[in-house]
Amino acid sequence: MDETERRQRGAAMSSDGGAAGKAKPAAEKTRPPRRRVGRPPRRDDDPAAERNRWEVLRAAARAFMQHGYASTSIDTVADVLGATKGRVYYYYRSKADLFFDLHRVAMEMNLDAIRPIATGPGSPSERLERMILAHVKLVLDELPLQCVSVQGVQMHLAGSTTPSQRKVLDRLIEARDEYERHFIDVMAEGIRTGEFRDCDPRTLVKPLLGALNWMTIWYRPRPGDTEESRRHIAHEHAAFLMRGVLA
Amino acid sequence: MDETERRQRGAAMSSDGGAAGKAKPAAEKTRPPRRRVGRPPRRDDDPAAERNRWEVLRAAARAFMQHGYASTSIDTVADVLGATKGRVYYYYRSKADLFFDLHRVAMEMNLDAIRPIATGPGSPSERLERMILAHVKLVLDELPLQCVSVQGVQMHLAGSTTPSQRKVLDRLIEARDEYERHFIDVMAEGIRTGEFRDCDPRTLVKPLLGALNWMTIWYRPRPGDTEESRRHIAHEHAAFLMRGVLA
DNA sequence: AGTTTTACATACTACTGGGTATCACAAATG
DNA sequence: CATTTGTGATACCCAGTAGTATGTAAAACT
Repeated sequence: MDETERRQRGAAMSSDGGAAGKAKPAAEKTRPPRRRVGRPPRRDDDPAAERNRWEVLRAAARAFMQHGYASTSIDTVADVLGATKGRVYYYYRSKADLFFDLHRVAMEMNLDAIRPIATGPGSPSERLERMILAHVKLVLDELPLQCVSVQGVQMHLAGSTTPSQRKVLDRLIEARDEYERHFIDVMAEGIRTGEFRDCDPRTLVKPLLGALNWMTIWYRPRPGDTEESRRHIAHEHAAFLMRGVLA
Repeated sequence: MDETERRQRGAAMSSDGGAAGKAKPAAEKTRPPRRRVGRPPRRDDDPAAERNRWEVLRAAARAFMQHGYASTSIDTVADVLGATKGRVYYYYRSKADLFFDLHRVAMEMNLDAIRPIATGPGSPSERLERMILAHVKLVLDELPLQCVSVQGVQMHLAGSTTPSQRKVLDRLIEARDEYERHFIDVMAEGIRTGEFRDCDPRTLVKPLLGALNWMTIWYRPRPGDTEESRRHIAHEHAAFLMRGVLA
């Protein structure tokens, strides 16, 4: 009887590189002035359809970053999009689904950046430093996504989800655990080789990643900051955190 | 620091006597469970009144910790209290007021713990370590309050407040800035004395406090944790963060 | 051309949740 | 005992918001 079965989901949507800046229409206060509706898309797995989906995600990420998940209405997301709710609900069944997909994309991006370093060549200290720098770069380059990712962690504790959503959320937390484990493993290896002092990696991974995740709280890109200031932040963080574990 | 001096809503009560104008449909009262309410309070500055106020605050802190500010309804706070909205609104004019007062209490507690150490005797490294340990202890002992405090920082960025509330919030952020400055000052002093390596305290205070504040995200007291496990956490954090700045 | 599908926009519903007005009751007070 | 005062419960209002139902122009298909 229901049969409504929307055609969302599917689409692996691994980290799309470009996605193009897409300057936003600067908040129409009065009325979404009759945007010309999309022409290009053709089929479901069409790359253009993927791009439209991606635009919704980006807008949602910016909105969630600014107001937080709970305080962001779908209408706000649509405003950032320069569209209406219809467009959002065309791609996502619910607000939670939207958030989860966003979280998934963020986690995939993070894992894709960290995994090859963690399991690749080099001494533990070299690898750990590269992992830290990679994470900082992720935050600086993809701030909205990383903010959502951090909010997802907080949301996990507040078990405010339906059982079906809970399953999806658990998968995401699993990915986050893998992320943590990469850091723990490299730290443990460094302790064995004697590069790192004798400490408890399982405990120390919390302040280490916490210090990095905290960037999503205080850092906001400002017109004044240059490539140099970003590297300053990255290197200060890396030096600070590396010394915490080095022998 | 002026005292709390709230006592809002002077019960002006338009001079009208009863008049019985409204004439409700006389719904059955159904004998509510009639909780035996406490009877002690007498006067406005009565310590018992303060205690009732404090109970509301504690309940709100627990609720905000669990669900976050935006997702916590006043009814939820009342539930945690084992009461109804009436009790909450008797002491606080609005949800925001409640949150701000909570934040204020938390910040006072933090400053009272940190300030004497920062401005007291001892070498910079000794003091910094004691400050870190004190902060960890605060989080472990007063988790709900510290969670609210961290949420307040996040809320500050999302300027989602009315101008009048904004003023109050700014005062709180000022207190937080003082808190940060104590850490920065001690770090700068340690650099001058040569105890700490040459680094940028204004940048490093972010990951340092971030690592500590992150505890409010991941740490939740569990039946299994003992005094020993808490000291383990505290010392691992302190060792990790101290090495980040030591020469 | 006519039909179907895509990709949204618009209008609407149902409900949640902040805030208020009013009532009820115990203790203090006279 | 009657009145006042602190305390809180109940009932209600209304704005905002998640989600739905339907409309619709353009593109795609036949």
